[in-house]
Amino acid sequence: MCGVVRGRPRERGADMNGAWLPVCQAKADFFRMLGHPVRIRVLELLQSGPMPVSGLLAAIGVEPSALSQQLAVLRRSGMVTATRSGSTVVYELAGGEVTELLGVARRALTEVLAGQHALLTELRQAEPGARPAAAGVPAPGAVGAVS
Amino acid sequence: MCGVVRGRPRERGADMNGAWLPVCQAKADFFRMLGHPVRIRVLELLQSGPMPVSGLLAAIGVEPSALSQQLAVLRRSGMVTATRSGSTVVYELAGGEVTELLGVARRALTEVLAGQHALLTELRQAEPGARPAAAGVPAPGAVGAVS
DNA sequence: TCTACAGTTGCAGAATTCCGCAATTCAACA
DNA sequence: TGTTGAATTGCGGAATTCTGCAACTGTAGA
Repeated sequence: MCGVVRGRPRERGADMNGAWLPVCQAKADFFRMLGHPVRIRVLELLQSGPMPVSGLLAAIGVEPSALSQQLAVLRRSGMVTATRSGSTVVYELAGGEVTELLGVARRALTEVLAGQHALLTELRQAEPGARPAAAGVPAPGAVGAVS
Repeated sequence: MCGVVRGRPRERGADMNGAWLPVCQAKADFFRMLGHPVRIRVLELLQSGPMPVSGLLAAIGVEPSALSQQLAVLRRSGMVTATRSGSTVVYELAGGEVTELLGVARRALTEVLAGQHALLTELRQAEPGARPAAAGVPAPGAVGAVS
């Protein structure tokens, strides 16, 4: 896991660009590691302190194996640490920066969603017969674009 | 795009847990949108101001269609906006929170990598014959840098 | 008008991720 | 010792993502 770009980096063409690939690859892997609702939820729950797997299981409500899979991802990435206490395993956040990151991400997401909502309202006003957001946001790409 | 969990949300089991799924799903989609080195690089480049596609193309050095694909993802997600000026298209960041998010992510990543590096050093000391970063640790580029 | 260029989109193939079930490990208890 | 419960891991199948090439749209210039 966490391999290179995908198939072949294919650095043909100009390589006068700096060595941004390793760094951005690491950042992308980091964000991708956060790209799962169960993993996000686990990190949020762990912000209030250590918690056993049974607690996470009860709070999240997914199949044990699924939770364990996601916990393994977080563990391998060094986001959480696991400690065995008898027959239960207790997880806790490995670093304090995660909390800050999640907070900032929440703000950024709020802003993006607000922008999308404003855009949606605008679209709805411009087109009276439009349906009210069928599922998700209907691709606001081509709106602010192409003067 | 931006679909639900993966196959089926499969909300079997107890649903006495709050409605964390939609929120965490949105957050996960947000992070997943950032989970590609080219997209990260584009956002970083756009932090210093608007830039035409040709500039991004020269700075990143990937195939035009590949860049366009990733730009389309960022556009659909509302992270960037595109403006057509003659025959060139200029991209710019849609919101200012993105810069802050990337900064915090850099710090969190630095911490995680530092933790991994410490662990690596510890492992290397414990096992003299071990090769540096055999497996488990993604072995990113620089350790203390991350820029 | 025709050509050249900038940028985007469509499409098959390959790699990755995720889910659900079954099998396994480890500790506690009878 | 055998068993039960907690948690993890392995594996097949399905859905998604990414890449590279080809085709397309729109604008500037001959």
